[in-house]
Amino acid sequence: MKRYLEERVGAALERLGYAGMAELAFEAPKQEAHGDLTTNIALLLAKAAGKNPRVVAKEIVDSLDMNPASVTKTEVAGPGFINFTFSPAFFARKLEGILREGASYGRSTVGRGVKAMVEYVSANPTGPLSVGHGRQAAIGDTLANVLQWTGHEVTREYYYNNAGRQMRVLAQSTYARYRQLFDPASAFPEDGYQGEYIQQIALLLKSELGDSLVGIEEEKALAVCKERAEQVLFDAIKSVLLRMGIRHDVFYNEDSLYSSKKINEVVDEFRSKGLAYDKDGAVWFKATDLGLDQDRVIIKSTGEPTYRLPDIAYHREKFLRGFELVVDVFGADHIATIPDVLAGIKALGFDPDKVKVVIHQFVTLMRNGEQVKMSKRLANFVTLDELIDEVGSDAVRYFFLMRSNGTHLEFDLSLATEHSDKNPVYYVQYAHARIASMLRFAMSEGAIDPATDPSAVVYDVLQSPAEIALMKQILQFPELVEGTAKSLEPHRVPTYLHELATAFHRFYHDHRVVVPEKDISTARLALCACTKTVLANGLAILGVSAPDRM
RNA sequence: GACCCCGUAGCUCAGUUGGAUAGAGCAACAGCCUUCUAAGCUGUAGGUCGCGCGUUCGAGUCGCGCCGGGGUCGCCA
Repeated sequence: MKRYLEERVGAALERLGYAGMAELAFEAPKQEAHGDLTTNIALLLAKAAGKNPRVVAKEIVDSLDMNPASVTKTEVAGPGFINFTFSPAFFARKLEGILREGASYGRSTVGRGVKAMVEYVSANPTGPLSVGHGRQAAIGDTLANVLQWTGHEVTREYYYNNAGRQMRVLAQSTYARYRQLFDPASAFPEDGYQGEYIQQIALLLKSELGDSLVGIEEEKALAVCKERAEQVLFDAIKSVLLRMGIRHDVFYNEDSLYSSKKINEVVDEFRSKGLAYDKDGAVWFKATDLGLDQDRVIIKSTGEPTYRLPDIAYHREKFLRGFELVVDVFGADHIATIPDVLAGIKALGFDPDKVKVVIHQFVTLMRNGEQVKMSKRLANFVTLDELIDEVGSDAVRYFFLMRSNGTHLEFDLSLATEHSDKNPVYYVQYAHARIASMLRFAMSEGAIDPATDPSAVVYDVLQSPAEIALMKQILQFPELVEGTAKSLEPHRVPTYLHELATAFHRFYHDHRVVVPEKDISTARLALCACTKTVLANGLAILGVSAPDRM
């Protein structure tokens, strides 16, 4: 649709000598009365041409060579917009292609051959995944999906560290709980993890090893506790992610950066470029040379690196592994580290613009109109697992994806657990199920399946406002997918699907599909089949099921 | 104190990268099922787009300054 106009209007601009003076763009007007596509090119050209915008618009329109079978109306409106209205047949004939493409309708090749990585979740195995991780998981996984839809070669990656301070606290907490099983009076560390899951791991250890860890050297006992706790927790993390339909391709261990000396390589390179120096027994990264407001410690005076250094080394690895698009999905609490990492990457000679950081804000849980305060250290947080138990994976994913990344997400448990029609995911799924049911009915009535011979369908009979509105909505899907991939904003998909479902429900209300007139019936069945395809494809991108019955 | 995100209908949120008369869901009110799924549809009501300047043909959108909410600022991750 856009391409068609770009060619025609572009040619007109050439003829008038306006070519290249302003960027030609089309967009869908908000108001139906303004046609299907509009351009502001005349407004942009007016100044340079020294003419009234409406005059310029008139010139362009007069110079246009349009096929009246496709574009039924071209008019100058308002301050100088040019509005184009397409014929219903123009839209209708595009349905044939959608019927043929089916499950791949909406895919594109704009990212073909581009190696992309999406890093998401990346929680250390110190406890169950939280609701916040759930949002990140949904966002990251959907971005990975959408990038695949646009032809990127996608790797889903999970980065973790099982060697740091957090894991030490985990080991200590577990061991303390274990000892308490034998001596209730024994101490629990001040900063230990309070969660009940620690006690369960302790019980597991007791059942496996009895009291054999009680008398032995503490370091040995801690090592056993750490290993077992990590294993249990990582299994739990992977299983929750699997419940959400998420499977990472690579689990990248921070520790490997040390054993393979990648950390040292970064430090050496910084030093050789004069971007690292020693002060107060620590090694500093000269971030101020790269425009940041202060230098940062990368190796503490104790000899241990700060988190910054492995983060930089890890991102360097992403580039060395050949990724051309690096998407990092982080919670808002990690926002501070990003400038350091990007500066580090730049210092090492890589292009920081290839790193796209997607920051998502926090999730607030509401229960009975009250906010549920969550803290990982205290016991009172709702795990992702529990949330899925209550609401189901489809609703969890859909809810997490409904809001734009930068918006705090309010998740109303009381509402979501109602399983009522208030749940927006049902609205979209219902449209899909309704079509599936109707197609079953149509076939049982001996209707012609439009998919058996898409070229035989008489699409031109689709002309009513509801039919046209639905067709237009369907035809926007490929652009939506591309836009989502480009902007890395998954919430666009639920917004779109909701609009599509509305357009369908209206159509369904206005028209009976299975009717005696064969041409009309088949054409409407084709329209329904296309709608179902787009709903299914959109839901697939979200990782939400598209049920055939509800 | 510095930096980042947010502020749009009673509530939760969209707003196509600067376009024409700002939208949806929920809540409220009034209607629509003997006919392919009423988990649906139609209508009514609801707004100083936090406030104020500025940029220009044109601002919810861009810039600056305030106000309010959240977040981050460590030789923690």
